[in-house]
Amino acid sequence: MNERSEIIALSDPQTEGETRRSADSSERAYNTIRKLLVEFKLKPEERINEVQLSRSLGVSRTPIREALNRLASEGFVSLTPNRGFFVRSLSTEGLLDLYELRTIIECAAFRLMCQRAEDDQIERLRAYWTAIVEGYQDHPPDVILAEDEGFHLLIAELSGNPELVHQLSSINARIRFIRRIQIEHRTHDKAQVSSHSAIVEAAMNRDIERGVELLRNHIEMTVSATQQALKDALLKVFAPGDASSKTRRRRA
Amino acid sequence: MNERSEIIALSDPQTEGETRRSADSSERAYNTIRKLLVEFKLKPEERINEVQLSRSLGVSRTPIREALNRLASEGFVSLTPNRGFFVRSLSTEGLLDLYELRTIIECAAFRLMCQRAEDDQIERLRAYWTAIVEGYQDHPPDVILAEDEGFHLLIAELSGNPELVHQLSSINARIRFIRRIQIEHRTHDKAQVSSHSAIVEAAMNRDIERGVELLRNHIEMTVSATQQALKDALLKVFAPGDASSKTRRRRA
DNA sequence: CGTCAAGAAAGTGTCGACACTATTGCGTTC
DNA sequence: GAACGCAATAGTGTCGACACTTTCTTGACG
Repeated sequence: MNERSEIIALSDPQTEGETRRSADSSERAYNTIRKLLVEFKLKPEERINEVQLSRSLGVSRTPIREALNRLASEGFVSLTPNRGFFVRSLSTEGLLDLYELRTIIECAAFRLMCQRAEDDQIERLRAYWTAIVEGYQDHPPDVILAEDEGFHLLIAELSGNPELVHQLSSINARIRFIRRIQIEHRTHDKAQVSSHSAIVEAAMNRDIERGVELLRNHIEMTVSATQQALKDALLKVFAPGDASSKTRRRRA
Repeated sequence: MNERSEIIALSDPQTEGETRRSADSSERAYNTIRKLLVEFKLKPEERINEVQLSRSLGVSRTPIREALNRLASEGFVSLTPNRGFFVRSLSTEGLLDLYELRTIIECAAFRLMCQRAEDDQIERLRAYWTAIVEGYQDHPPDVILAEDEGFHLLIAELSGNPELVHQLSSINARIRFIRRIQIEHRTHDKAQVSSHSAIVEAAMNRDIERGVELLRNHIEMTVSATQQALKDALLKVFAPGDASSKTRRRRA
């Protein structure tokens, strides 16, 4: 029984018993597949079988392919002509590059925010943070992650440049899987909290240099933990006993 | 005869008379449609008719849709559920945001290049520029544009971060249409040339601050010209007599 | 005359099928 | 027994068709 017969329900289960095709299964396929990627249900370097996926999700291959194309331009998967889609690899360098890009975007966003945002907008940032800071460390990992991303996204929004928001969202999605693992480790929660508070303070003082410095440290701090998290991720993904030789190929 | 019956040949015309479907028409559709967008054959805000396009390109709707999905995640077009794809609007703010993002990426790339690149890599940059500087101003606009993009992309490559290359490529593609118009105006060729030379020099001296400053000016210089270019673009696109009221909608 | 509604037309979203390509397994040859 | 090639299988790329949604047209009603 090689056929993986488990049915992965689409995020939004269709409430109707009728077969009538209703809404936008392409969008749902996108969300579902992205989740599979984030959660390592689809493993790095693995070839994605469209037919199998379409059976699992209960839709035809068309919406699957549309979703995969989107995911390809976002960097989640890659497309090799006539061979299909492959899950993005889980290389350390790739991740570090992504973190570096994130730092660049965030620092620039902070700078622009300080230069452009009105006081009441900065106040929104402060309010956002104080609203969640209380129970921050006690929240479940997913919530912490969402709150953290929300904080940084808000800075991007306050920069006044929607492109920055878009870029940051995209980057966040791609590093989310590893961040979640990091957060589960609970390595430096306290440092995170004080970082955020300090960033808010710098924003209120419009102190660009300090804010940029804080952000840089804030992100680089997590980068150091990424190395360890990656090892754990690899262990978690290629379960013990799973001879990963199938995916271990020569690399140019 | 409302049906626009002109056949737009795909970039790579099929040499065989036989109808047999050969290679990757999705990729070709992507390139062709992107060119149509860049050249304003498809006008801003316009709704894209998939059937019409597929007839023009001589392929079915499937590869058209795949191409459009890719173009959507790259920001060339937008997708409204059940209504289809629309050409990205030609708003000034949007373009300025993009230029701003470009400045951010490029300055960061320069910084990283100075910190990381070997001397012989910097030499490659110098060589690239000296190789093209001679006839630079006499080249046709498309060539100038390609050479300029190549120069900046090379800096991104030398930063050692492939993500920066990818981002910059994507940005370039999106602002290419307006840059081409700018270049056709031939406003400040000489300034461009000397900018590039100065940037190379700063790179060889590993003078980050100077290089960043040069880049910032270099790009912002073109931004000022963008305003004018945009007006021209609008005129060019919505030909005289074409009552553009159809596309002129209220904006929030 | 303008407004609105119902029907017609146009267009998108998804499907199943088929052509072509890559991969796997098997038999042949040395 | 190993390397090679060939057939069988699995999988992607594209197509034409159809269901559903939006948009346009037309005609009734105020």
